[in-house]
Amino acid sequence: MKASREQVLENKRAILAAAAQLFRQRGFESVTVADVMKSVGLTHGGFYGYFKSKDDLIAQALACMLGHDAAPPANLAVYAERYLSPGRRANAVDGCSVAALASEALRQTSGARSAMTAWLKRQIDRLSRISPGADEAQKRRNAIGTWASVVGAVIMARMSDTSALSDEVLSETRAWLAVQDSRSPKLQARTKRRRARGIG
Amino acid sequence: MKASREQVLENKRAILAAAAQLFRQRGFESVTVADVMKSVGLTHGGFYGYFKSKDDLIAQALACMLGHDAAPPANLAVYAERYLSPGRRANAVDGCSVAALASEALRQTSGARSAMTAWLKRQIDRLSRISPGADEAQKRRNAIGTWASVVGAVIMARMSDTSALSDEVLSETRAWLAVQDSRSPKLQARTKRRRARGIG
DNA sequence: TGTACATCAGTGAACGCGCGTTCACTGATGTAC
DNA sequence: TGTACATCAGTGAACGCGCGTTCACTGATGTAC
Repeated sequence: MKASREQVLENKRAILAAAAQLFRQRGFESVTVADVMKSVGLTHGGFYGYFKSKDDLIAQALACMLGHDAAPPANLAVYAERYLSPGRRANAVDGCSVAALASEALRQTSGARSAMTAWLKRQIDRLSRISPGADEAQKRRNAIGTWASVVGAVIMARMSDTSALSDEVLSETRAWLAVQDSRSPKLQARTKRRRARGIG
Repeated sequence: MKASREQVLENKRAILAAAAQLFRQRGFESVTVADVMKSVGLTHGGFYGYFKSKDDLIAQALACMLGHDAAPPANLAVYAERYLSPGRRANAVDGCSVAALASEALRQTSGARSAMTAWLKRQIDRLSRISPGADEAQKRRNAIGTWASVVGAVIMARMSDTSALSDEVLSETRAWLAVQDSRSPKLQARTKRRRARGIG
């Protein structure tokens, strides 16, 4: 019955990984503690040796998911394209945790919320670094705008039960971003001036 | 105990409205049938005179929410600005149902899913009509891309528990869209050609 | 290295609670004369 | 218009079920000699 010390570490890792996957597939509420434990070959009673409560598991699994986000490539446009590929929509398993859990995560305990806020900050900073733009502010703006489109597009693509509509949302957003991306810094500066004069 | 025929119609309307509001605030699963009935001054037992089941209520409430979306103004940019105003983030009560329920709604019964798909189709068509662009395809692309950004930005703004970050996401996305919006059709056409040649 | 013992990871029955749903009942509404 | 009756919207107790959580117990692991 007792497991070795390495087994314990491996079990905790496995439980978090299984929970992350199940949560992405089915949401926080409809996945039970027993479901998670069963999927790693244990019984529900042992759960409380690893976590204080289900809420604790949710917070840790969420932090784990958001932490394991793949490092972005050197180019913001490439990153966006990767997220908008049709394959990504199909399975919530590997997909972006935010798109799969966004609205539900907002209603979790503060541990879960602060994990999301921290991740959002990190994500914006990271994307700003690989974003095009004349100065820091413009890079950051591009990062935020592009990331917002990507997240929104993935969510809308998942909403539809018609795959044709899903694919259209993804590919059109991809094309739309490509146009946006190709806009020259000169035009951006001109727009900035126009907006400052209250025209935009 | 018995209610008049007008009262019955009014009750059904009130139940749907109350359910819509509660669902947006707290999600589908954590709102109980008793909660909904109590909020219109009735008891839970009477619920099944109005709806076949809780799932039935969810599907009807969702359809009701998505149907009551305000008519868009004549200009896509104005519509986007309205959605990205800081006031909208604060309260999920009046906010966009999609942003509040997106990920949860995906896991509901097929009735709920098809209501969302139908709405998404309608929304894209409506926005295409007020979207800038040289031809139909370009208008549609602008509509999809802009709408994706708006939805993504609202969701991210709600994610953060720091209001400074929320406001930044909203206002930067707004500014980013304004730049995008001012891009000339000429540039868009050039980009289209470049992409066709496989450069983009 | 081998043996005796303490530890504690994991088990599975049990508990309490909340929720969706049902149902016998009540009394106001609507109807027929 | 009044009166007697049928209807049925709404009530609230009760049921069944599933889930989070607890706990006495088990037996493999780790330790001390």
